[in-house]
Amino acid sequence: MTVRTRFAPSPTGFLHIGGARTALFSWAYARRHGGTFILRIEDTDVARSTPEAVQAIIDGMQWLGLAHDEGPFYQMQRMERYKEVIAQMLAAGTAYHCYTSKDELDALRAEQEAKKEKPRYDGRWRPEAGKTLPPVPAGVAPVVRFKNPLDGVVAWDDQVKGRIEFANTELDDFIIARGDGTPTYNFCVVVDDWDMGITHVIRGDDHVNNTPRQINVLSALGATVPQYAHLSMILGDDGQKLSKRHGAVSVMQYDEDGYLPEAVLNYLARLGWSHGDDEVFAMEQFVQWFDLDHITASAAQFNTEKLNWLNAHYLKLADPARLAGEVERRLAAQNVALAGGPELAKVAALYRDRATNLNELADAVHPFYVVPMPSDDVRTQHLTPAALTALGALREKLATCGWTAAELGPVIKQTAAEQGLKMPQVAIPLRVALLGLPQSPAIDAVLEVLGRERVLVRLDATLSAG
RNA sequence: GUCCCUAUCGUCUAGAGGCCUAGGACAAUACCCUUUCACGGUAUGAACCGGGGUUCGAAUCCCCGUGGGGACGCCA
Repeated sequence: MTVRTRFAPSPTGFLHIGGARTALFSWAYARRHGGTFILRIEDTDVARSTPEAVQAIIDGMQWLGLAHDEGPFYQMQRMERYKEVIAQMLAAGTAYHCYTSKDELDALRAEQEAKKEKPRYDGRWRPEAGKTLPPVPAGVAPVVRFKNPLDGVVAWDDQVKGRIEFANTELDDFIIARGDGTPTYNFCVVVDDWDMGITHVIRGDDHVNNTPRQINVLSALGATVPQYAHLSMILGDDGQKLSKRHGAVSVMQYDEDGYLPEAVLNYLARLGWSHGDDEVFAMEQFVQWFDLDHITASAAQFNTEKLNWLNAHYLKLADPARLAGEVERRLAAQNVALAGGPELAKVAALYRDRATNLNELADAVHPFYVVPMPSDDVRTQHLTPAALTALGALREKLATCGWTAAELGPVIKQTAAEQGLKMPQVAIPLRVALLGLPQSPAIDAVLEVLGRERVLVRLDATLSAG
């Protein structure tokens, strides 16, 4: 059996972190088994679905590198098929028309709630042998209800949560088509999963309660019931449920915040799934390891600090040329021109071990391209008369010495010794003079990358100002 | 209210009856490295929700509580 999985978001907003993880696991499972990963857009909620949201979901998946093999399929384009199946079920007697109005339903629900009962349809229009149905009211467009079994249990072996059983008495005859003939969610999902030959349904555990209904419909249609794996939800950093109002952000926001997709992917993979003590792994490795057995059944809290750590890790590994591209994008947004400055990839390489994200990297690199203005505090603290004297002496040597870090280090050390100063007493003022900050990577490496010409210009400016 | 799911360090997790004196990672703390700040390295502290069973033996199995989450729509 070839594995076929699907990711089926409804396009009512961006792709958030929970959806991304669901997509990742579905994708990984298909890849792991040489199967097919399908993207299906569940857009039957016409009022809330938008093309922008569809695009946002596709963009998010693309950024993460989760490519689908089939689709995207749109449910709105499959209406004829759903109606066809409904007609078949009506004919077969596994579904029936119900003329109960919304008002009557509301009244029924209120009555049941008053009696502290679980609200459910009472089956008044359900045809049974020997039962007389109420007279059909004029002018009412009936809904179609599924004829759910009255007794027995629906059970499945959830690949994450283990065996789950529901008594059919807990389920009522749910609506599969509205008064206007449009099919409802639980029905569309069933027909789609069936038609698309989905073998493994990997989705959020908010769907656990839908599963017995879907299984019953599948059975009524004579369809094979797929395997189900219900993933628990991801909680926010504060332990609270993620919602549009609270904490849920688009995966694209992570791009904007300077995260690398491989870091987000690695983090997400490890959130709710484990492979022994392994923490850091590439997607290739993940796909080889991924299975449904090691998915955690309970909800997981998002931890930005761990994501940050992973991001810093992948930043250290990243190709400087790639980092240069990312940083350039960010500097351009701040109208920082790179022309006339040192080679960006080299500067990025100097700083990639020290940054947590690409925005920090961009900030760190910034003074290499825009002559910095140290604050008065920094100036008075570090550019003391003694320091300026030393910088003056150093400037003369820098005009002529060799220009590699290996050569520059000794020059600075020697100057410090000649001035009767310790290394930091020269190196720090030099940092301030060149970059406007008392901290930087190894000063000799900074000099090498900045280049003799720019170093001398900046030193002269500092010396004449001081 | 009813039904369903769930419960190991602050957080993510390992753990499938003896390998558990409960392991790893992030975070925290300390120290080391160092030319500053980082990075890095080393070390330390930190958990089996409670109560009953089952068993020679339970973090692991069962039951009952409690906490957390979800569902009960002509939403998806």
